[in-house]
Amino acid sequence: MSKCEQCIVREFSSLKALNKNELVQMANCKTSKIIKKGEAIFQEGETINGVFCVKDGVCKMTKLSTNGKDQIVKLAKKGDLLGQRSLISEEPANLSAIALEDMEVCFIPKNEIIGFFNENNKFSMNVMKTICDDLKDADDLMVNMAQKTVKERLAFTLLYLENTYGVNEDQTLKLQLTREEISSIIGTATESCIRLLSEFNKLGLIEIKGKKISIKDKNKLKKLAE
Amino acid sequence: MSKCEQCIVREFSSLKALNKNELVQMANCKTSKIIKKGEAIFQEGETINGVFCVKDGVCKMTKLSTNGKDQIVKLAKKGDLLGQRSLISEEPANLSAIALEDMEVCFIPKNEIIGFFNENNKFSMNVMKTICDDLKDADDLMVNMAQKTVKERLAFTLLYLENTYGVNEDQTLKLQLTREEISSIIGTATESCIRLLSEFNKLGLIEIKGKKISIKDKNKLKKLAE
DNA sequence: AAGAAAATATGACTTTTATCATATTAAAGA
DNA sequence: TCTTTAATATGATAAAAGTCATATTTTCTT
Repeated sequence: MSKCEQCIVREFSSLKALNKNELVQMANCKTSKIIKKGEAIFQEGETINGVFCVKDGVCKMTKLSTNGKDQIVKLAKKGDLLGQRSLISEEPANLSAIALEDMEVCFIPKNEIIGFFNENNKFSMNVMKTICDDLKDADDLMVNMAQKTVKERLAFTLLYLENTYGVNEDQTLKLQLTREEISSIIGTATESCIRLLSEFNKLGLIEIKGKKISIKDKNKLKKLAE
Repeated sequence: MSKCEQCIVREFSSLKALNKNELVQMANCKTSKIIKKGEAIFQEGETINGVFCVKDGVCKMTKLSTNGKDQIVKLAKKGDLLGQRSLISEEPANLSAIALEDMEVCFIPKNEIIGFFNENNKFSMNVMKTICDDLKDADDLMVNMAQKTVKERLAFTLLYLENTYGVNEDQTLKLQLTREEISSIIGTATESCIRLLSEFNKLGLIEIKGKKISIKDKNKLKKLAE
């Protein structure tokens, strides 16, 4: 059993507010889990009874629409806690969490978290702040979905992916998504997304080498994203 | 100065967790305000330094998109607290709050609310829960925006308006919105919204008497909303 | 390495939605 | 009440985006 006290990832999350005792206590009841690419950490509708802390890897948080298509609502990475909302609302998960890469996550049971809530004001304030951030992001994305064109949303998303997950040595986006996944972020048909990527490629805004995408003209892309 | 203790509206909000002492204390520092239809309670980008409690009337929470159009992100009514997210995140308002009817709101200063946060666990838990509800709503709406057609969103919105704000004796929706406002909820051009309303009218799903709209066939509308 | 399966790409076409123009109706101010 | 302004309505057209079909390429499996 690895010690939470020595876990660096914790420092990136709300859990950084916990003191030594609390960390030792947490280490005793948390479980560590390896999730392979494509596997679910949890599914929409499941009762999760705890919180997952992402130690490594990236996952997508998706919701199935009535039209049968999945929408990616958010991407989560190292340091993010998953399932906080469900825990506080005492409701089943509203979103599914699916690994986009091999992942390492820790599960902390509900009771444990609730305990920290009551005893550690700093911690509950941290959680509240991240949920508030999520709410702001969700509101902003909603406006984008409602008011922007697919082209604008694609440009925006490419810039977001570069900013958030960085690039490899060859300048290609570190987080490799399939065209279908990109479509699922911007809310469009896969073919439309592919077509626009080709267009961006021809315009010299990006470069496509198979699945790898690199941003060639950030400024023009920013203008396109408005 | 009216007493918060006797305010029934408080009972509909997170503030119901406050005890007698806290209510008396709040009454002493809160201010009451009348907001006329069309006026702003606050604007996107403003630092609000407190929370507004809606005593009466309905307002829209909007965000200006880069295309110059306002998107209605949420409607707020009696009992809702506005500005909670900004207060917790210590950020300017992300949304504007504009009265759709004449309103009565109370303003409770930041320090006061922060005090309750630290002293009254039930209250902060209530606030957290409403923010979590908002987050769930926002995520769900985002998926609707991304995946549903304008027609589906319009049907959905009409049903939502009936469910949430009820109907008059003549069965017309109590909350009277302009076509532009409805468009701003579903994220479409006003003309498209008007056209679809006409279509729904011709199909006998709704009845339009000038600005007044009544739902005639809820089941068919539900099917359209999927 | 070969074959199968999945992902990407592109053409042809349809549907949806936006835009612009212009009536018509309703609401508000003088 | 009249006039002016704003809101609603509808046609014509263009642009955006979706769908279906079908290559082509990449990836995975054995």
